[in-house]
Amino acid sequence: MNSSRFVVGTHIMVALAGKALLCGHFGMSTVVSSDELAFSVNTNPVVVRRLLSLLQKAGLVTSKAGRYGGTTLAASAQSITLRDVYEAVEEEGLFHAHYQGPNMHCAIGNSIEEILESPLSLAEKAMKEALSEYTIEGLVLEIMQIHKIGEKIEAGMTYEEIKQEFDQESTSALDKF
Amino acid sequence: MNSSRFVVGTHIMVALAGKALLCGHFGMSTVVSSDELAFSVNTNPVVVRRLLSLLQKAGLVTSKAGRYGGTTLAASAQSITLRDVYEAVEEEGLFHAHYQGPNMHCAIGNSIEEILESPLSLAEKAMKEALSEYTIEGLVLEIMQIHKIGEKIEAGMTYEEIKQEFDQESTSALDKF
DNA sequence: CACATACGTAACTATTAATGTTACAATAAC
DNA sequence: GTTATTGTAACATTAATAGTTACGTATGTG
Repeated sequence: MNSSRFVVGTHIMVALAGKALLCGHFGMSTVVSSDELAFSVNTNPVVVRRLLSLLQKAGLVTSKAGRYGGTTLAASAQSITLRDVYEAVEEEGLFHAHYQGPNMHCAIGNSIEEILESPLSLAEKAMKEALSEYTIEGLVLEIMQIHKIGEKIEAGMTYEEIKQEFDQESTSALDKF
Repeated sequence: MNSSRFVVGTHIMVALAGKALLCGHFGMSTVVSSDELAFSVNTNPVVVRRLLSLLQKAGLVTSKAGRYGGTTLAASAQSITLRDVYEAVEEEGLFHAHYQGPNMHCAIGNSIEEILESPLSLAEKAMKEALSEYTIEGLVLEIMQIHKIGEKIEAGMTYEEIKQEFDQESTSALDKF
């Protein structure tokens, strides 16, 4: 796995879930545009849309074109695990075989793929099972704790006030959460 | 992981262990050259030597330059697991973070790496633990069973006779096991 | 010692994958 | 009809992998 798609895809999912939780609480729109996501991820909106396309094919998000369009989660953050995100955005097959294939006229070469099948698939399965222990909701709650967002809501702060605290160091006018 | 280094590295280790087991039984040299390994793997000897260099740094094999030089296992095949091979030849860090880094002026961006550290390291650990269940010896025994090499030894066949059975379809004069 | 064989590694090429970017058609709200 | 947004094609850039050639170094054999 040489890509950052899984980490970026997870970032996107957490951002969508965070927006849903916070803006949902204030009765505001929970739709997020690829521009906003690209700002948070620090990349190009097209890169985000490509990932959203994969996440959409996996049924994890719903996107809508046109004015006031954007993306929302297609299921509850509680029901989506890191395994779902991984499988949505990463290629099949964690381990790659020989580029040119082994020499089949060799006792080792003609059996190596057969005997490695089980170890490699079990190792990949173990990794995915570890990822399935983490939900998007769990990650969002961690972030809310780090930034004490629950306390701010309890204290009666408005959405704008909460958001402003993250805008202070930034010069951009884009929405950050 | 976009490389085939782990699969090829394992192929090499199994070939070395197979040579040690079979030639050891007949009192013959158990040293294997990078040319022989490259033949089995179906690649260039330099590619093999680069992998052997990594395996050597990890203490898994011993190489010797000069005439009648080559490589042998540095430990018993029973004591070497696929995890050892994986760690010897693959890069650190199964999961890659954002290329340009997330936007730190964002509530999600500035925490995403922190909250992903635990899930990602646990997933990688789970994968490695699955690999550690398999020894090089176990894989060699599987191959010997597939080719009924134990039975051939029991039946009194010589090394040359056993080897010849794998040479039949091949046109090369190189040693294949 | 001279020779033959093999490792170790640098240097270069070719191929592939990932990311970033520009551009634009299609879509949808207002 | 205007504006904002997705979806995707096309292309450029960068990095990693694998393959190859070349050559210095090491070492057993005669």
